[in-house]
Amino acid sequence: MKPKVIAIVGPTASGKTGLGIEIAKSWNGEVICVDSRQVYRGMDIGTAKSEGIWVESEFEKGGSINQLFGARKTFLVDGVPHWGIDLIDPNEPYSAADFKTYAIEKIDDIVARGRLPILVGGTGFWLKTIIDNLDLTATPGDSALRAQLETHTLGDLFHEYKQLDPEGAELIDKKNKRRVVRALEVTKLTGRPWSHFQVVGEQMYDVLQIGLSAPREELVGRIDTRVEEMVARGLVDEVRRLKDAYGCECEAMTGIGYRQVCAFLSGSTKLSEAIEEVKRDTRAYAKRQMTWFKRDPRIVWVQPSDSTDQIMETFLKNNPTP
RNA sequence: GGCCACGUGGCGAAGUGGGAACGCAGGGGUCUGCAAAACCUCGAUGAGCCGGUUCAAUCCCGGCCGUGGCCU
Repeated sequence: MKPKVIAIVGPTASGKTGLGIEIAKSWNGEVICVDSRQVYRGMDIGTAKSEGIWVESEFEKGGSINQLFGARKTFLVDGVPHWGIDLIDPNEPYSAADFKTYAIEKIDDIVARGRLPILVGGTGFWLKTIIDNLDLTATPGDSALRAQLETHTLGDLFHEYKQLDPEGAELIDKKNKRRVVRALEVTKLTGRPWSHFQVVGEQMYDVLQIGLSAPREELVGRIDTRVEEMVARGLVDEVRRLKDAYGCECEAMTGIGYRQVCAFLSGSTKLSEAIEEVKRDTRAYAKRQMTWFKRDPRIVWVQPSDSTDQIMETFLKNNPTP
């Protein structure tokens, strides 16, 4: 029997974090944040990371499993353990595959301790690697090869790729250079066409997905409020600190909030404009997230105004064996 | 009151006598190692209003309305 796992998904600012904590409390759970930006240390305000405290892990003394994964500390938010946060520094590379490995270990660890893993996050692709057990670990990236490929034009790259993997050439987003480069990279590195890797693995967990959405107007209001709060809590100082330490060029700094404030700090925009841009880009991001989640029929949708009890009721109705 | 300029999709903004660039916002979408990323796609049958010239006007002419500026 597969372990039960709950996943709370939805657009940014829909209230996933709060719901995750509530469910964790009543269901003896622990939260794993599935968020491609909260993995960075020092990026707290701009990623809307929950406020909590690091404590010596209460699990350490008992389980060797924690020593194995180096989990010496636990991040507690309102008493609920949170994982998936502060995994790397902003200048370190990290991928969906890295996170999948981490998350699986973490889920198994939580299950082994008899608790319920609750995946909370808006990074749909990362969630998908876990829920659908995508096999991308077999083909690590090769930055040198990638850099070399990127010097060619999209047209040339696609042409070459089509020769090597005609099947994949039909599937791929042929106008997206990043995708074509990766497909070519996989194909060249493994000697196996990229298209052959496009399979959904066997499900590892019995995942119950709760989608949290809100009417557009409401979501826009929540986003605006949240951005204002970030500024009030010191977003500019946070970005300044990161800029001094890592510059504005690294991947981590391309995130919403960071890139716009970087522009302000380097003098190319006014703060008020930067803030408006953060709001605007967050709206666009939320829309993309909805596009992603909408097409997964397994998600049970609820509203932020629904009570946890109502949500769990909906939930149990759809999943008779919690 | 007189003179001048302008009046193009939600906003900004080009251009042309032959049937309206582009940017932003907005909508829709893609997604198997950068995913808060990257990428694709859709919006004015209509150019303040009314006449006129012309085979043909958003673009030329006149009037009106509106906006801004200048002048007395």
